[in-house]
Amino acid sequence: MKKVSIIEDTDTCFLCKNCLKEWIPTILAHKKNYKVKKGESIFKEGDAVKGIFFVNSGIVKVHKRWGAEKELILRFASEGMIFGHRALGGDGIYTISATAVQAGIISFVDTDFFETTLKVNADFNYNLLMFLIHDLRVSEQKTRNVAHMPVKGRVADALISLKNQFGLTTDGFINIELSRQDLASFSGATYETVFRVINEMVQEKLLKLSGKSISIINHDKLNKLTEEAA
Amino acid sequence: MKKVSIIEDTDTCFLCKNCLKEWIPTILAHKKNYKVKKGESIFKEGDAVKGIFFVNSGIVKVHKRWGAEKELILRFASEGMIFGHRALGGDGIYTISATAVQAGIISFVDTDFFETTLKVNADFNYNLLMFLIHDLRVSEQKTRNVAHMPVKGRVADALISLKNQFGLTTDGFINIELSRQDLASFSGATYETVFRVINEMVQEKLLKLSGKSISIINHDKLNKLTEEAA
DNA sequence: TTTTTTTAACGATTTATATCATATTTTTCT
DNA sequence: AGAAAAATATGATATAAATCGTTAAAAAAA
Repeated sequence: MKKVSIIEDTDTCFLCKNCLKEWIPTILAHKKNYKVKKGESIFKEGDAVKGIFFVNSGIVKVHKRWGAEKELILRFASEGMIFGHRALGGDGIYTISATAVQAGIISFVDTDFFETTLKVNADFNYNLLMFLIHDLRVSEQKTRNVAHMPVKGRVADALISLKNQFGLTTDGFINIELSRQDLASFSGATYETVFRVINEMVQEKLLKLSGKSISIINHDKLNKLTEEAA
Repeated sequence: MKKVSIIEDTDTCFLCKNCLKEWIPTILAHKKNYKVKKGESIFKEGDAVKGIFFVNSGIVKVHKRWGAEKELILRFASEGMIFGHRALGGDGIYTISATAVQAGIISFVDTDFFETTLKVNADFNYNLLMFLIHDLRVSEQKTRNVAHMPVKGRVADALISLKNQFGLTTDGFINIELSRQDLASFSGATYETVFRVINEMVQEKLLKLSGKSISIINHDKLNKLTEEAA
């Protein structure tokens, strides 16, 4: 993780967007920017919490391990999104990891400065609150899905939410390059099972593949898979 | 759900505790109290959101359905805790249900008043933020557990967290009366599987039963079940 | 109290999904 | 460019946990 100087874009930065105009110079003075490579770790479960991160460009996965092998991707943070904030008010140890899945630039502010920002900017506090409530709803939905929805439904759900977050390329593919292993981890299943399920979906003409890229052909049927018990 | 008048205890109420002293009379003027019976529904997934609830006494389960039969209990709200707040800033429809598992009294304030309270009380806003971050950590932990931890570990985890939240009775049993079905829903598994797993644990002298009540005998071994892959 | 309903107990069977094994292709590194 | 490593593809097998089926016990309602 290499520190870099960039021309700040105060429109995409989560902090700048939500704070008082008068506070922005202070933010810029405190913010550090880092370049991350694909696959590079930003922090790991168990590391000491030093501050809060924001995605400037690229994509970061927020994930959690179980044992040595199994991991679950909780969410992807993309341009403008905050991450690492779940560590606030905790015991100062990350309970999750963050790793770049697409190279980019991330910003960092230390915990003290972040807490000051919260106190000085009531609106930011309120917006962050709403953001967290949304996160919480998504998280609880995911918990339920993993608990009761079959893998096929979870993969369908994962693909739909990836499409919603990252949009489509000009030729209609979901605009994120994700390894099958990451897609499996995001769906909360093993690589092999996800592989099989995706094959089924291609057979059933719900999806189209092109290398790693996936295109949703039959959105309705995919949606139905995420609804009630089959 | 019957409206009742109670003598307000401004120390247990989540709102009163975290707001400015000057704001308390306003809160008391807006707060409505309801008596709920065991098993009574407070709100259901799909209902319109009208406001935010607090537990005055009793225990409320926050749960989510999947299909007709399966449910997952996300958490239990006990004395002083807020619930229903995940609906803020959403589309005005509850994505979860809340049901009393132990009779008690719950308080309610409407959304408008709650949002005003947030704006008027910066500290409350900050405390709620910290509370939500904690909720989020717990929720993500649960998601990972349901995804990768075997049922036995999840039941162990459920029992430990129930013990932490509700404490012990004088004779050492976890101080909550929960149906086996609710324990199963909280663990994210079926009744039968949880039943078998609990039997195993009794055999292995990790637990002791007395009717519905459960006592943890070997806390260390139970804890180990929640750690790495067996 | 008696009846009805709900919750609990527990064995048998099935099924979804993980695990294992191995070949092949693609990416990354030197 | 060539070697090493990682990611992908796919079948066979194992197993955890769900589903089904039935009986028994406890609560709740009449």
